[in-house]
Amino acid sequence: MKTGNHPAKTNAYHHGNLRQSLVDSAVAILEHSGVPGLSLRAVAKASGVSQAAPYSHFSNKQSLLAEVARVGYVRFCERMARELDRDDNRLVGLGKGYVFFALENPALFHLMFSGELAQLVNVDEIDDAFLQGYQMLVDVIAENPLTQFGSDLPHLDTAYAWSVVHGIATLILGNQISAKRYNLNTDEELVEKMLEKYFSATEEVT
Amino acid sequence: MKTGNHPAKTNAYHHGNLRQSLVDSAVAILEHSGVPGLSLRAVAKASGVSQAAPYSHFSNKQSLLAEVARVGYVRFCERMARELDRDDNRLVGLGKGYVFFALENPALFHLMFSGELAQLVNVDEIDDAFLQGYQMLVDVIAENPLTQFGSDLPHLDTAYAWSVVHGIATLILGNQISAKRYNLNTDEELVEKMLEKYFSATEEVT
DNA sequence: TGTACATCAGTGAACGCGCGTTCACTGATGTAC
DNA sequence: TGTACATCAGTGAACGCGCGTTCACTGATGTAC
Repeated sequence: MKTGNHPAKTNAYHHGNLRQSLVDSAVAILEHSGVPGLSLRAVAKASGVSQAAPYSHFSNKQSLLAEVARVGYVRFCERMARELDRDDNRLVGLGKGYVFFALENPALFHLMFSGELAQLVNVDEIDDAFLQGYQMLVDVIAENPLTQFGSDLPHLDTAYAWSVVHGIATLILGNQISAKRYNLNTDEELVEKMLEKYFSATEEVT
Repeated sequence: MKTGNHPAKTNAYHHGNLRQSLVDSAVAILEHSGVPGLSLRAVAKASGVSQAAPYSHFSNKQSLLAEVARVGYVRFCERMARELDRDDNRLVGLGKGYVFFALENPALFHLMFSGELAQLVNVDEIDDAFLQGYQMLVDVIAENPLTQFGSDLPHLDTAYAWSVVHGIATLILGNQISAKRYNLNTDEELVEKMLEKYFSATEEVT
């Protein structure tokens, strides 16, 4: 269960890297059991410490959740950045990164975007991490001012492109659309097909 | 708290219409307190009966939730149908109905589409109610085979149009996009502006 | 190098709480006569 | 119209459980001398 980025002497009374381990455990439990299964006690147990140990690193459950969400946004940006330059069309690449992250981390994605956490926690660090992802989308949209979306209202185009990728991601996660339904092999294939078709129209049209 | 569709003699030992009242209470609690606040005990209390009373009408909590979701789909279809013929462009109208329902019933919408319920419950009635909504979308898309989305793959166009409206709805609910951010007065205005712009392109282009 | 000590991460028992569900029961209702 | 009775919707106490959080504590660690 230990990630062992630090020395982390095993079998020690002091864990050595408990804070990081708790966050990792929380993410793992979140993906395995969803929000209902994500209790502080389960997180502590998964990290091999007593139920009270997390309180040495987080003031309460919410602040652990806030850190989980922050880490989520960081990984989210990394995932998009990784896909961004693989594709000829950077907008398509960004979209793939967006949706692939959601498919790979469904519960984390949901925690980050559902707005439930935002009602409970208000941490500037989360806002920063979130805005970094938003800025990537804005920038890539701005690169293509002659997009098919209509360049007169670029802000609205950003919202639109965002809605498309977010909609695809959440509908696949909710099993409302799926590769199976469209006679494709994998959801990744479905995502690529949709994004390439609807986000590349510029080149065909102009 | 009683909806009183039936006689529902007040102050009676027997409630008279408890089943319906429980569903209504559940929806109300869901919107007020979210899924975490939706306990059977709270539902019973809101309907003015003892904590064990719901078991006369539902075998357990899940089957009450299933009925809540089913009612959600019915109202969802009604809401879309209501908006469908108001608009010149039926696709725009359908989209408005879709998103407006989400804005008016955020928690119910989330319960219906998150897929969490589907893992717990497997009731054909829910599938039927859901498919009815899906069919509306399919039909309206089919009405416009020359849509800007590209008519060669109508199934994919359906998924795309669905993704757009679903993405707009969930991003507004998660407060990621909002009227405020785009200098508009209400979220409804934002929705109309987006749908009219991106779902009406056919007429401008052709 | 060796010892005394302050620090504080982690322990384990305990708290009060709300939850889903069960159970024997009670009493309003509708029906048979 | 009046009475006896079966039905079953709703009661209220109780169950076992997992939860977040607290508290006095313990013991590994690093530092001062």
